[in-house]
Amino acid sequence: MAYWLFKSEPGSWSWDQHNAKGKSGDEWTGIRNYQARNNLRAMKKGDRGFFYHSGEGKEIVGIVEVARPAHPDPTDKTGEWVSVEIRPLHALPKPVSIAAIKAEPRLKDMVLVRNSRLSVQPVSAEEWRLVSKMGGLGQ
DNA sequence: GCCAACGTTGGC
DNA sequence: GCCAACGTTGGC
Repeated sequence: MAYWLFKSEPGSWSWDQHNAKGKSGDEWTGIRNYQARNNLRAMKKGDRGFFYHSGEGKEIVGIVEVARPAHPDPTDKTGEWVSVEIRPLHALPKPVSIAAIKAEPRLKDMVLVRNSRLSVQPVSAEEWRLVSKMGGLGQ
């Protein structure tokens, strides 16, 4: 299983809104960046992802699951871009802020630290484990 | 509000 | 194909 990180401005789309979708999940549309598209294409059903709030909050707030792999983005007329469907699994008991991530030397190579602008990021298994632990999820 | 980092655009 | 200019993102 692979791990990912989805970034969103809570002003445009927040974890609460996403969580309200429940098990039905939601289309993750509007990605118009090649690096992010490559990541979307690499996703498989059942992969897990962090849900990160940029701008306001600047913290990882929840866990999602890829419910449907990459397919043409319904909001794109050119057919060049793809979206995936993700569904919320649960919130983190303790949100993990970017400050906490930067303060952890073992997370210094996280894409979130290296390239915070990338909207869909890969997360290593080790990073996933550490951040989950910091977020209050026992393992 | 500032500014660094990054991606994209367009002239050559 | 190079690179300067520009717009956008996002942390601080």
